[in-house]
Amino acid sequence: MPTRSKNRTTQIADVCDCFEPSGRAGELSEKLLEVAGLSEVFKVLGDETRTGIIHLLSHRELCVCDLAEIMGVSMPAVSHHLRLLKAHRLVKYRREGKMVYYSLDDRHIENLIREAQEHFAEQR
Amino acid sequence: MPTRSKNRTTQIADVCDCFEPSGRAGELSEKLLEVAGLSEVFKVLGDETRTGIIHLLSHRELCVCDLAEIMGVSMPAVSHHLRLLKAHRLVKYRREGKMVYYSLDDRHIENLIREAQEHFAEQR
DNA sequence: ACTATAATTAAATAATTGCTTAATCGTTGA
DNA sequence: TCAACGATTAAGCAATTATTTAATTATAGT
Repeated sequence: MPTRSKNRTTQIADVCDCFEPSGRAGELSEKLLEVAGLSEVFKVLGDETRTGIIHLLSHRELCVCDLAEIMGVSMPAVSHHLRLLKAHRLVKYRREGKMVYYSLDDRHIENLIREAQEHFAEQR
Repeated sequence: MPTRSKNRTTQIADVCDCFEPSGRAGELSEKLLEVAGLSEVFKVLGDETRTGIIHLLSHRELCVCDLAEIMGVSMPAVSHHLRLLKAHRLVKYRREGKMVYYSLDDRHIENLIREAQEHFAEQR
């Protein structure tokens, strides 16, 4: 997991006059806690290969080498992506002999992708 | 916009025996076209600062300097993020005097975030 | 016209991220 | 037990991305 550090070596720029920390804008700071860590999920999905893997697995389970072949990337590369997806509980696996079959582990993700697709389609 | 190139300098690794390009796995390749380019939306949301901005703007419109202050990053940094969000039609802006006020431009995004939040909450 | 402030843009740097090759692990079948 | 194959892990490299500082644009007020 990457470090959360923002590398804040310098001070934040001096700000405009319209901000009042104790006013309504100040309250908004607290709202940020609600989405803290949320971008992680999006970061995981923000890769063509991983989105592709998820989409493929929404149709049926597949072994690593099939995913590599279909996606057109090397097996270690797919394995890396799967490790990340696994760490975020997006996929699960099942070993059968030499092969390892992966499948979706989260129903929400399909909705998430459908929702994003709507936005994407509308944007063109 | 970054280049789509995957920098495929070498050949894809030799694959396992279980893949049949004309079989059912072969059909899956075509499904990939359905989600091509979709990860772009996720990539945009896959950043803590941008997710925060979107979340804040879902409550009310804010000017750049307020966003900078609340998010705790410099104004140019916020401006960069807003430019990206604007390019993807996620936010719109309105100038009032010296200030520029930003607000959400897409209803889908709120659903998207709520959906992702459900997944994230469930994961803990 | 000049100054101050908000915002944007540009250029450089620092940090992440994804891919490749090589090595290792786990299972199967001879 | 050894060889073969699928999968994973590790290390190094290349490319992308976010942030910073500095310069520029735009607007308001004097």
